[in-house]
Amino acid sequence: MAEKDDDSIGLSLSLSLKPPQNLPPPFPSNLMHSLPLPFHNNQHHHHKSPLSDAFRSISDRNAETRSFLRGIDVNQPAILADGDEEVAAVSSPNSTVSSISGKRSEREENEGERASTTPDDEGGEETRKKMRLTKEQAAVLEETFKEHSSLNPKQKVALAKQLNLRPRQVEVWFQNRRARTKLKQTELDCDYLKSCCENLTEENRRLQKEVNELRALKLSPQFYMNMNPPTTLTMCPQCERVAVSSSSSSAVGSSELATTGVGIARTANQKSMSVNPWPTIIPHRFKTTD
DNA sequence: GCGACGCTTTTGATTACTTCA
DNA sequence: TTTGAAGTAATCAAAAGCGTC
Repeated sequence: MAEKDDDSIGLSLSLSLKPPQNLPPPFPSNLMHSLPLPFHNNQHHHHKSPLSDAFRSISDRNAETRSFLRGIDVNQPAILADGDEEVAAVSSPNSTVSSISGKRSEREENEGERASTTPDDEGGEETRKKMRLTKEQAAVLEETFKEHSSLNPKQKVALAKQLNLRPRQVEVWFQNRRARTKLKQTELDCDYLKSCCENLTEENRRLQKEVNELRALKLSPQFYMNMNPPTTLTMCPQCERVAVSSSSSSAVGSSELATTGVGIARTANQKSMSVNPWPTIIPHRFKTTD
């Protein structure tokens, strides 16, 4: 039953092996991908793929971390049978036993701790005391999470063994981490969209104002005073685009603007929202001479 | 300075439900 | 269609952090 990962599943806790390839862009970039980096290289759940027959690589840093961890008394010294899943009754160094609620132990009994054989433990402490992971444990988990946001059973067991935790604890930690990462990303996305919305609202307000001014100007008699006859400023009543049909583009000041009618309807990928689409048209035409 | 106290935040754990092979 | 193993979402509650007295 207990599959022995004799090649000692080198938990690749190092980030140094592969230089991070797709560094997350500074900002929500992931509105499209929607999840942060770790999720990207995440193959679909159900890790049946042998791809991840445990993390392969052991880097210097990993070794370092490992020896480091060996030195630490991470929780109580759990004696782990090599192949068979451990599950020493784990408790944090500070807090007492992490006990388990009745239902939980029941469940573990039933499912046999999934990967584990010995549901062990805790001897039936009623009060559910929560253990907190040590900094070192948390650090290793974080490192691992950066590489793989979820673990296959082998990895889970190996990591648990390494950290002197129960596989279930590792599993739970990863679940929580995924959930909270996602939540955080959602918040970021939300903020980003909010600011986009504000910008667009502001832009819209400004453009509306400009349209109104143009309308007013168009009706004003002054408007026609210095106008070259061939030049006409027309506005489509439906789309409200302004177009100038003129032989002399200088009359408007921005021929490109006029002939393409890009004044109001601009493309979405235009760089800056705050670019004034009417750079010269009004000041140029209505320069007073007195 | 320091300890008690209350409130808030963080985080390990549980439960219910969904998805997929 | 059923089943079991994986996942997520929501929630609880212990531990830690922090400000105040």
